[in-house]
Amino acid sequence: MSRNATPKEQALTPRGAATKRRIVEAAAELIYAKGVERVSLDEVMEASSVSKSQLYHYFENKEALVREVIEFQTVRILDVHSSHLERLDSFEDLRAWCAAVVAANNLGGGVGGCPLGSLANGLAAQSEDARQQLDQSFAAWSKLIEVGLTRMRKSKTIKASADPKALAGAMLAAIQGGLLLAKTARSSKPLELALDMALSHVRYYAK
Amino acid sequence: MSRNATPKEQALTPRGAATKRRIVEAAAELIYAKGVERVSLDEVMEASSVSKSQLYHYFENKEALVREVIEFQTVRILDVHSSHLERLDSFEDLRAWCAAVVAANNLGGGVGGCPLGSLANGLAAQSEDARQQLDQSFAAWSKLIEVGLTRMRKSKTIKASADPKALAGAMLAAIQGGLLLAKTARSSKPLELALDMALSHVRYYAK
DNA sequence: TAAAGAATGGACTTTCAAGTCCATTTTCAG
DNA sequence: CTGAAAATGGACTTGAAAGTCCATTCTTTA
Repeated sequence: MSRNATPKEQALTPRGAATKRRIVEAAAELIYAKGVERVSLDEVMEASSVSKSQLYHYFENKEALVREVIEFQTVRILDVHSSHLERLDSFEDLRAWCAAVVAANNLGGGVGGCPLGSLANGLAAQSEDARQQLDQSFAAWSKLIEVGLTRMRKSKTIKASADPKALAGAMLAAIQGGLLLAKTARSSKPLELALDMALSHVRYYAK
Repeated sequence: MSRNATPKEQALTPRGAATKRRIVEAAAELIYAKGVERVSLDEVMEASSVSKSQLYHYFENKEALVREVIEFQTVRILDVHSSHLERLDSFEDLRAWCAAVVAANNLGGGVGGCPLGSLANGLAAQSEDARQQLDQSFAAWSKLIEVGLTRMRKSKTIKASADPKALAGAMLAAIQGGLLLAKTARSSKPLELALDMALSHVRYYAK
């Protein structure tokens, strides 16, 4: 899940690394706000105070930049959710995590949705490479949930018959669907409904 | 949910109406396959065997065309699901409907996802008009499910404590999230997991 | 059947975005 | 301190896409 997009196997000085990071962050923010196809490199240049040659110095092309944006968002999201899921071991933990997801969605006014979800929607049918990359991002995210649920199963919070992998996949779908509808409705209500369903689904396996 | 996009309150002859419809259908298909932003009017012209002046004769601009595409897809989807949901009155009916959703997804090779979901993802943050239109489409879709669930409640298949509206919203989220993940994974598995969860959630209210 | 209005053809303009190129400045190792 | 490599500036090219314009051809109806 890590790749160097700089043409010649990089040799970045600290300054260069900082510039590159600045570009990726600016691009990530713009893409999150407007969607991949609606962000031009000129805008990225503007937002990151960088010249066109710098862009092409650090990234082979727009696709390479997008690749790093996906990587960036993946790391960010896995990081955020890790902090909630790493110690997951009770229904209350699970509930708290879902509440945090809703709260995070409310911060941006319910706008925006999931950075990875939007990227997936815009790129899955367009670029096979991006599709696979995003598929792996989702897989990693799902795995994070799965590990938490497996812990709950080991500690007898949920039955042995529960399938953590399947449950995790369903929960992720609930998150994605909920976020998409929330973004469309400009209300976090759909997300809440979806997560309530997911919670109740896990609770069904309570021991 | 119906609007005329032709500038001067139209006066379409049968031929004109046919041409217009041809344009909308071609645009819908292209947009479904490639995403709104990646479809140019030139492609639509090509696909529908129409000249540029015809496009601008029937639609004020691209946005107006997209508006009609949304309308078109909404009607199509509501129509498809109506046939399953109109007589919904048992868990078996519900299960059959979900199976049909999965089957439909498999037909396109699991590619594509939901036409409305993709549109929503690409337009919600971009055009307030489109966002509202899509929000209404989702609301109508959800309502369709809700009506079915209400029927199940009336016939005592599910408890009176069940909230059809909330359940419908959650189910729609499951569909959307499942389709997005399925499209990214090129597998209908995530959709199946999501729908199993949704079914189990409703079944929880079995009487 | 002869306007009038609908339908169509397609060239043209304008704008914008991706990507190329070369010159200049900065940094760092020997 | 000096040359090489990294970093940066920004003009330029090319192509594509939205939208404009005007001429021409059908269709309908009075």
